[in-house]
Amino acid sequence: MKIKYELIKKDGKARHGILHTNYGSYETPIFMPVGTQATVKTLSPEELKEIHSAVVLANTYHLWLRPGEDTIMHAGGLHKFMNYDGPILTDSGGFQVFSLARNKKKDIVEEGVHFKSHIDGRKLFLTPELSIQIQNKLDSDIAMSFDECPPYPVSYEYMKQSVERTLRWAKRGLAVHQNENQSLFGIVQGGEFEDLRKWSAEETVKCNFDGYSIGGTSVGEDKKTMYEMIDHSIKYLPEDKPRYLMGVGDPIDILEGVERGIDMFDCVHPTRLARHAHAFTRNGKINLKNLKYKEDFTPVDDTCDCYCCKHYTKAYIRHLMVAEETFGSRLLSIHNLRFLIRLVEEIRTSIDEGTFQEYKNQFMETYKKK
RNA sequence: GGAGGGGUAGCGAAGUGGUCAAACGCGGCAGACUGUAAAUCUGUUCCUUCGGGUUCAAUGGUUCAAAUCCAUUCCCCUCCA
Repeated sequence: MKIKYELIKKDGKARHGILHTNYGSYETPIFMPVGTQATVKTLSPEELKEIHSAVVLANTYHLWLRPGEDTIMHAGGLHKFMNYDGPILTDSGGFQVFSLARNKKKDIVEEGVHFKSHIDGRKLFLTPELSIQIQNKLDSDIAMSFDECPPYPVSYEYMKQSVERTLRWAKRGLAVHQNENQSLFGIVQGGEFEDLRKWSAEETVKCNFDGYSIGGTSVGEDKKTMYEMIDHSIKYLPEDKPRYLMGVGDPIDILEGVERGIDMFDCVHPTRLARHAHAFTRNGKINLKNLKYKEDFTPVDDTCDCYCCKHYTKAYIRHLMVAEETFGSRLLSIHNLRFLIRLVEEIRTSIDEGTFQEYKNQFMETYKKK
């Protein structure tokens, strides 16, 4: 079946809803860990379950190159292949392809995008149709349209033709999309240009996708601009479909997103930070490699209920990170993901209670204190 | 006892008369990271009151100038006896 969004409570523009999927129903706002290569780096599916993670991302481009979509199809689909029985969302590969395309003018053509494999340098060509076909074979629950994610800033002229092409690509993807068990999301682009965001959103909505994402954010713009990009997009999106802010996963940005009506977030931030020895705490981000934690025998965040915080100290994790033991990365990945998942859990409660704004203000005050 | 090689910043290792406070790597200390080309990348790492001061095993010497040349001493390694 296709996913279904059920709105259960609003507080201002903030929404508490339920996402009904092939693999269970999950409350939104939701934070979705990223597992690019069919694994959330360093974590097992059991560990994901333990922190109440639900939807996980995988990446079309990476799995297309390795091991190949046919291999995953022969394995019985992504869920079976990676032993994950929760919902899986596949990103289209657009984000990767555009960072790999050397010459924007020459490599990005109407038909698709020319680029070179980051593994062996061979020439590849990805099209909207191919991206959708690969995602069909991967058998994810949610597929993403193949879009162009331009850097920041680009000229109005460039953004205009890019947005128009992204829309044509969305329609081409829709036309070849065949998997009845897979939902397909459209993506709103348009950079910081209000009229392009409006146009992109309205035209994308006309295609009647199963959900809508806001793309092209957190690509180097300042925070204020990013929030405006959301504002300029979201007001044209229908209430009865989920709204997904792609690639955003800073605690503050999640709060700002929810405040504007976003339901879904994904980000590499928590897991990458973890591998680089950083941890989210209620008092801001900390670097566990810092000397000051050498003999700090307290948990990373004493308000946290995760496995890492319940059993291990900063001093021990610092030791692991300094000694380059992978268990440190794993513990911090568990913690950082749980931190964001707990954040959205508390957000949902506050929406139910009509106190989202207070919750946000209070969280931000403590978080910024550091 | 004989022959040879070597001692350079916390460690390893370049440098063999001036452009050397001394490449590079590691280690140390910090910073960055937002649809994962990222368990990665960047900065910094003798002391300093930022004028300068003190370094290349030690001491003495040659020179306008020495980590670099000479003498002596101490230590390490290899081979032969």
